[in-house]
Amino acid sequence: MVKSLANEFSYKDKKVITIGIVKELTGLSERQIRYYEERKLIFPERTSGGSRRYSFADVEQLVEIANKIEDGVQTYEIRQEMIREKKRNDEAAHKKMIQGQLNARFGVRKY
Amino acid sequence: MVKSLANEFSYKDKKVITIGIVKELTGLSERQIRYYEERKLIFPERTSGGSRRYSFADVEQLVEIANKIEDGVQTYEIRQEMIREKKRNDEAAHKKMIQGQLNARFGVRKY
DNA sequence: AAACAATGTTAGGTTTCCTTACATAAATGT
DNA sequence: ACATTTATGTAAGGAAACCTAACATTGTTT
Repeated sequence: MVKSLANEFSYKDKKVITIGIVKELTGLSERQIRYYEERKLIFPERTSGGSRRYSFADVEQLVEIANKIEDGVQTYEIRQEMIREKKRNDEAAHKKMIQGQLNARFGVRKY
Repeated sequence: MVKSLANEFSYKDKKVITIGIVKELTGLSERQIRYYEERKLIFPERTSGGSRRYSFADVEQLVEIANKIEDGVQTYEIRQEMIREKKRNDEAAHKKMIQGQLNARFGVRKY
């Protein structure tokens, strides 16, 4: 229970989808998709030639963004939320790592 | 236990990957990828404009094909194997369906 | 009123993809 | 042995998909 992590990563996070497909999957216009990137809400990779490549996780993220915007939330707000959320995640991950190191040094007992 | 099927389908089988990315992921040439399609070993979808779109499952399939070909197996052979395998699967699925209908009519008891 | 946000549209240019055809070495069939 | 098939490369010409930059528009903040 730990090794499965590398596998989870595989499909959902691999950046393999073109903007045209993202457009189909989300119903957003290319303009919107690129604009949300400009506002730092989404971070596609690029091919050597400069074309954007998205992951399924990105697609889901885009749908969430679109919903918030429909609810009148501005991209700036959404960005702040994302930053706060990331911080929380990083802290949780950090805590877990420290815990792991302690376990490695002093062993664990599960009752 | 059954409804999860729709989800499993999501990432692995969705046809969203262009041939250029497939080439990167597999290390095969575009020529090879198209040839294996010509030999009916792989079945990408097409966009309205005619561009091929592959799934992650297709990518894995392509890697398997490439390995067999490296081992000297011909595309014709591989195709026969695939047909045999498909038949086995269909039969298993059919059997399961019949079983399900029987269960629906006469009920099931799990001891 | 001025500035900003969100989106559409247009233009010109690159990248990526498509099919068809010809070429070839190696394997297979007869 | 000779003909055919397999597997792959490569080239040409064209179409689809993508890119950036710029200008326009309609609301919303400030």
